[in-house]
Amino acid sequence: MMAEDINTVDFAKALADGTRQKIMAICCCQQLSVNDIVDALDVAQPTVSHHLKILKSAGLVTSERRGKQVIYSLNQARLASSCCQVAEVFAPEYPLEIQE
Amino acid sequence: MMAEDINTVDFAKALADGTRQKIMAICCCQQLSVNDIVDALDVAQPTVSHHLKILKSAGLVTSERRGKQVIYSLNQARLASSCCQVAEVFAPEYPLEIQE
DNA sequence: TTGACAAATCGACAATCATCTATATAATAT
DNA sequence: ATATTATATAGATGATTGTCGATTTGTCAA
Repeated sequence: MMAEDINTVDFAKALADGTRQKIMAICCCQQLSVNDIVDALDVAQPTVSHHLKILKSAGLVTSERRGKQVIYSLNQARLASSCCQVAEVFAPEYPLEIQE
Repeated sequence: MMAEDINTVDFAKALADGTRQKIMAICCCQQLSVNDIVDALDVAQPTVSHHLKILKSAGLVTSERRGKQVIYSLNQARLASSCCQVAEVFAPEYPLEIQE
């Protein structure tokens, strides 16, 4: 099971915003609609959609339409493997791996 | 040996630039002066100094003056532990650890 | 088909940021 | 002291980006 390679710049850019990290944090262990996320944060709905698009392009969230809603969830596996890859590239003397 | 906590937004922002990642890549396993880095990249010296300052603020590089030169090197340990911490926060189901 | 709700897109605006040139500071050698 | 080399800082500029309000698109129920 080989995780596909990511672009480390794109990954870091996707991560490099406070609002996006808040979105990732609340999507972490639950599936949420866009409105759920809007309610949880203090930003407008188009802003949330904008950030979700960036996170999705980076492969960090997945989405699924359920009726009128679109449900987002964080791709933890992708996130973990991306972190590993960053460490692999920039900290080869400290290789990371997923803890069993 | 507990690594100090980082701010994951600052960490990601420091990482979120192609030039900075190039700098990190070449500083990875060698100590380089600012001029060495300038020669290796295609950017002006003040630009390199600017990026080094950002990397240093994030704790990702260390510096040491040696005569006229200032020698930079990548803080691999910090980088690896920061990657772990990001995974810890956003991918708790896939905890990372440094591979012995 | 019409209305209501959910989410995405558009366009504008302000803020952030990467880059440059010019200049200042620091260290050394003559 | 002065010149030279190395790096940092200052200030300007253009590009990117986060945010918003307005609108469009998509889905379902009446």
